[in-house]
Amino acid sequence: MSPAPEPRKGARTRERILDAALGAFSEQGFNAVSLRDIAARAELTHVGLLHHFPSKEDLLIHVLERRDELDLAELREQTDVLDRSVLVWALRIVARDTTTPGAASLYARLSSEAADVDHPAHAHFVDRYQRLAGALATAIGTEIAEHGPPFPITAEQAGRQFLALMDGLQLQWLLEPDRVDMVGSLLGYLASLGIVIDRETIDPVGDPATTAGAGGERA
Amino acid sequence: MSPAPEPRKGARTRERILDAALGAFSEQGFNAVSLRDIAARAELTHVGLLHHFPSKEDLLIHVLERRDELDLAELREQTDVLDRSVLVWALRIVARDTTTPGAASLYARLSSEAADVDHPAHAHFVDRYQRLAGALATAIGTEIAEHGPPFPITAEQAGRQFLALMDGLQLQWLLEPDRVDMVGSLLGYLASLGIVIDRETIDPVGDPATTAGAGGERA
DNA sequence: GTCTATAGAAAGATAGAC
DNA sequence: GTCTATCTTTCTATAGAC
Repeated sequence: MSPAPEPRKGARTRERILDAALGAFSEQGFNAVSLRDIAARAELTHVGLLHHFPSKEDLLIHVLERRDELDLAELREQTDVLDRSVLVWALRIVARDTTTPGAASLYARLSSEAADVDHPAHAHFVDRYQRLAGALATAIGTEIAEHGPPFPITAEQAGRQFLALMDGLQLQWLLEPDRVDMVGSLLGYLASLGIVIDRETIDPVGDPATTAGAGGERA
Repeated sequence: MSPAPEPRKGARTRERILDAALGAFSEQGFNAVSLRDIAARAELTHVGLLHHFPSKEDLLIHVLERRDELDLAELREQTDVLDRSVLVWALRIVARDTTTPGAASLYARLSSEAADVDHPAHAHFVDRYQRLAGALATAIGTEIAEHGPPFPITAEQAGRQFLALMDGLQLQWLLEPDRVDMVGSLLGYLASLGIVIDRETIDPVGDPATTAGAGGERA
């Protein structure tokens, strides 16, 4: 008879719990954090927490959804031309994470944990990677259409980048094995530096399993 | 009086345990795996396992050391010219992991878990990243010295690469915050595609904390 | 070197009072 | 909506027999 239109106390408690869970998962990972840890941060008992989120998995899903909603809200506030703004937005997310280490490690940890198909956040991360990769490809494609690439880069920078590509591609490949050709992509990156290595040197058999999928047709 | 020169039975059991632990950690991560799981794979009880490795942490350290030893042994078997062989070797490791999903996820999972300074494998991963990044930079530098870069790349490939760089650089930055400039490196990558974005667009304040370190002097 | 038995701590979740 | 109390399971690790 009285569902008040004002934000109730319960909603604020939910927010407090989500903040606490975001911080705890970020610092220690999903498995290592207990409901009691999170509840203590939010200043209630773990039973009180379970009243709002009936299970630990349910809490995780809501933390991830909230985080993506906040990031997407930032994207929509951008007033630049659409395509390039996706790139600017992604870079700003990275820059922001630099100042908040806890939030930054959430995806680094959870996205690797979620490679397991039985992990409660597996579907979330698969979907997220697909949408992000698509948006970035569209934006970069638009840019490339206008001018060709000349560029300077240091060996230090290239080394770090190559290593990051190895780790990042591995994560993508674990989530979507058929859509990522790690070797092909790394060879393409080296080719962009003028370093040409024949694929047969790496993959002597020409294994069809490692040759399939987008993101790695040899250049 | 009789320390036999022949490999004893205990040594073979140790190997069986290390194999089992590698597989289990790879598939489920360090925290999610119990000593009983590993012991069951190695066909003994968890108490028998603790006779060989006095704690779970001790077991993890030995698993990582063994894995790196095997990879380095492969490197030493390569007969190519030294510098380029580092690149070929790294690519072959990636290619091999493609055929053995379990082994591939070990580092994806553990390297993100190990970002925590209190994690038993933290020092191991910090050291590993430093050595790898150095070797790769040397090899790429040698290549670059010979010819300049022209290259083709698809937008799909570039999108996946950019995303992998985001994830991979984040991991490096979590391990060595002072040595990785994520935004700078990503801007450098985009510049290599002919996409020039001013750093001030991303990082309006010119924050010295996000500008420091190698791997990201702006191109 | 491997076992059974068990200690001791902590986890996720439920029952029911207020 | 939040609590205390408790159940059930699972964990790492130890004690001591063989």
